[in-house]
Amino acid sequence: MGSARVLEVTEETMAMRVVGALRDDIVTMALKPGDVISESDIAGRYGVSRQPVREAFIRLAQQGLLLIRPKRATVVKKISPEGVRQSRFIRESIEVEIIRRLAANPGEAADVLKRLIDDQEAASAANDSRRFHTLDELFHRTLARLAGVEYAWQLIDDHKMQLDRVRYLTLGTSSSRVAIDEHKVITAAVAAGDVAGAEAAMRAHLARAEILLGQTISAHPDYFE
Amino acid sequence: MGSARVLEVTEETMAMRVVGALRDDIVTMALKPGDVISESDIAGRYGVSRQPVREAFIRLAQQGLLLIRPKRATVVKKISPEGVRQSRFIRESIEVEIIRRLAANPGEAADVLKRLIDDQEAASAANDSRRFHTLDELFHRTLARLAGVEYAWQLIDDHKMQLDRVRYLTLGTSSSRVAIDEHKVITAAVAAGDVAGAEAAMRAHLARAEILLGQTISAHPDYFE
DNA sequence: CGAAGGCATCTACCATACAAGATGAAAGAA
DNA sequence: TTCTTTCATCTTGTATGGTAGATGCCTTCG
Repeated sequence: MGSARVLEVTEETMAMRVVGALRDDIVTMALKPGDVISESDIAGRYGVSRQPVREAFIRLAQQGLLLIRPKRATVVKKISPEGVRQSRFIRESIEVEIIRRLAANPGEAADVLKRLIDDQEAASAANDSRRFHTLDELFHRTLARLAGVEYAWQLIDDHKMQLDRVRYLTLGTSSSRVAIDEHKVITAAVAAGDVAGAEAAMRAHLARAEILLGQTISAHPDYFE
Repeated sequence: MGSARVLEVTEETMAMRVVGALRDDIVTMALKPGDVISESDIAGRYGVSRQPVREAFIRLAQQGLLLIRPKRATVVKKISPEGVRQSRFIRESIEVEIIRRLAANPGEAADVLKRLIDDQEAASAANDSRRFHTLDELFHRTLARLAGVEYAWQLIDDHKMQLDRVRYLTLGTSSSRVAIDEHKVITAAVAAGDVAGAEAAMRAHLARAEILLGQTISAHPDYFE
């Protein structure tokens, strides 16, 4: 085990490391929306030259986390309420389609999902919200895998960073109890092959988060456009 | 007119120009899947240094058109049948959701769409397949705009490049006549507020292209994984 | 006192040089 | 002949210097 290399492990480059570090800083709000950063600044902070930092900026800009203003500055993008809305639209579109296909052709899906829900129960009982968040994400990613469209989840994942920043601002308000119950409803509908029911349950599940955005904007107006 | 600048027109940088040129070359198969390119090579071809080319490579790699193998080479990514399948899944998911919302709340959508179809008829009558392709794309983008999720279309657009390469290989087989009729059915369902009908029509419209993939792979096995 | 222009000082952009891994052909040994 | 090893020559990755444009302070002039 350990670092056993099999087949073309494109070993991590410095630029990739910087990408990961910056993305974490942005999603966890260590770098706040509106913060101005510069290549030299970050380069000095990580002890590398400007070149890999620049490349990291390009990657993050393409992911919508940074805004490069040529010859002016590079800033952490403020959260766009409209962008959040449409990211949710994209996510809902894809996840609804996933759950429909899954319910139409359940196979052994329900068994796998039930096991995941057991883990969620455990994490919730232990008040381990960090772990619950991971398991919640795993649940949705597993849905995609079971439907044979794991790649589609990667897409959601990319755009979910926008949503994650909002989620981070509302941390602590996550009611894992409700989420687990909704996961159960979804799973039951899939097991029963109830396409319409599964779709409705998934929409309800995703809709629950909608409410918080307005409050979050009020609480942190500077972070939004 | 001309180059009248209004409000923060981030003027085109050299790297961006290279991105556009390379993307066109790839989508139009001037650069074929599997072709090996190098930073120096492209740099010389465009009369710039390696730096902007390198940045263009990074952007295109992130869009799934190039594969950068560190210290080895950079190649034009072969078309992944599985990737095509999932890109279609993503597109269908989003477009179906768009058409549902649109049918549920038609407004003046139908009028706008009918005008676009008239243009398509004209292009088809003139056998201008280039223009028809543009109008076909405009039709779908307009659906997104009318549903208030134009940003979601940009997402489809990014992933559509994979599909566009396949489409380019099957050029000439496009039966604009059928496509226009399908557009009419979709529009009619939207106008009537027939959600289920609009969804079915959209699925049928998108499904029509599915058939060609197998033949295309057989015709150009080298271009696919 | 107020406004306009100069100018130091930022920024990202681009070019160039060097470093280090990967590759393949050629040379040499079995 | 066949396998091994070396090495010239590719590649991308990183570092650094110079350039042009944007910004804001500060001087200067009305």
